[in-house]
Amino acid sequence: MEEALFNFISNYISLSNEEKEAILDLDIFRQVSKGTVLLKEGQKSNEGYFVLQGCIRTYYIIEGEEKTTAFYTEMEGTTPHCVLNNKPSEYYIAATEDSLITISNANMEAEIFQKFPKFETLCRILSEELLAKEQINFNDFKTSSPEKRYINLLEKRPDLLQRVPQHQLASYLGIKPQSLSRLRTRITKNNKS
Amino acid sequence: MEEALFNFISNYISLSNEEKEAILDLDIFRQVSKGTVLLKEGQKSNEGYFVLQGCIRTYYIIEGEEKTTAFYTEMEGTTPHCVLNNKPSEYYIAATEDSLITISNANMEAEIFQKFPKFETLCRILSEELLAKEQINFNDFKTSSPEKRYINLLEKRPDLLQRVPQHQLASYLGIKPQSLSRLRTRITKNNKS
DNA sequence: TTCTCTTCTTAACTTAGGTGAACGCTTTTA
DNA sequence: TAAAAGCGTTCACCTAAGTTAAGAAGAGAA
Repeated sequence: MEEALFNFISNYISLSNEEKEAILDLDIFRQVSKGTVLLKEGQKSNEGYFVLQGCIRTYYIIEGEEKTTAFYTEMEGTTPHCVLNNKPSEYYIAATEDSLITISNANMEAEIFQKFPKFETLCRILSEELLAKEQINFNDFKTSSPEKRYINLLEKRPDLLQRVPQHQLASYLGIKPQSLSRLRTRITKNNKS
Repeated sequence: MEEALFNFISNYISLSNEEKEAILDLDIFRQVSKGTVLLKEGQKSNEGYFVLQGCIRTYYIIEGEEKTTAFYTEMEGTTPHCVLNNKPSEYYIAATEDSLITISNANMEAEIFQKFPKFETLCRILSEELLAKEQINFNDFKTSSPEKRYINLLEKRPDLLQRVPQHQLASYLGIKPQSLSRLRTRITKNNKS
């Protein structure tokens, strides 16, 4: 399974065996089961998460309602905001499936950047790339109606529709579960007629 | 004016005079006047923009309509998506005010990272920070109604309401200009009664 | 099994944003 | 200077999402 990570990294930089060892030595691989909460609102943390297998999500609880804002699946990951600003987290992170993830932390990063500057290059590229993706996602969201967003999702991440509960998907699309349900019947009816 | 940039950078790393010189030698400072289009849809580019004074925005033209998705003001900046994926740009970037900005390019970056690895650290930190901010913005947007978004904007970036045309603000909030206008009168009426 | 909790769906009603059109006002352009 | 274009606002009507409530299906626990 660690191979998946090295494969992913090899898209960006090449790793010597020594460097691979250094990563394995960090002991960052964790198996988490469905429903496990990795980060809670109000909690401070300096951990970053990267999904090798499975799915995790971030969500807020606003006026008693869960609002899912992101899903991370294979070869995706996130460093929570609270790690960067060192304030209590405003949101939760939990596994929506049994998952294999890496959990890294800020100190460990500093150390390895020193030993292998190459890793800093990797992290810079990854976060620039992520930033660009995030901006495109945001742009798409802003410039689309809920219905278009759903259709977009059908095209771009069809797996999510299968592996994730509808009510989580709904808030991810910025609407209520009832509206998502209605929207889906509206679309299938129109396609038939 | 260059001082503003060095001040900003000093929040993250300290620069020697030699390093400051290296930046100045890059000759990246540009004065652009209101309306100047920096990047067009369909165009390839490897330039990044950073605002020292003024305001630039990114916008799409979708079915003949401008959709503004971001504003960048003092000490904010962006590397367009097309620079990172090396494909034609999907959106425009233009100055909404007479502005003083830096225009850097990818080659120049590679060169300076080599000479001064410190700059790569700076760029990694900046883009991680930006990514986190972008995610928070996205989360706020997803979990709010247009009205709440407007009220949020009133609190967080009141300057924008003053310096930017209403119709650009409207699409930035994900609604039509007419709706923004209605929404504003609704809010002020409710506050009075 | 039975009970409970969660998830998803449907329905009726309300509300807010979209649409198309019109009107002043300002800015640009001819 | 006159005409045109752009911008912000208002209105009436339409449409889709929010709200509240109810019920069916499935999962998990006692």
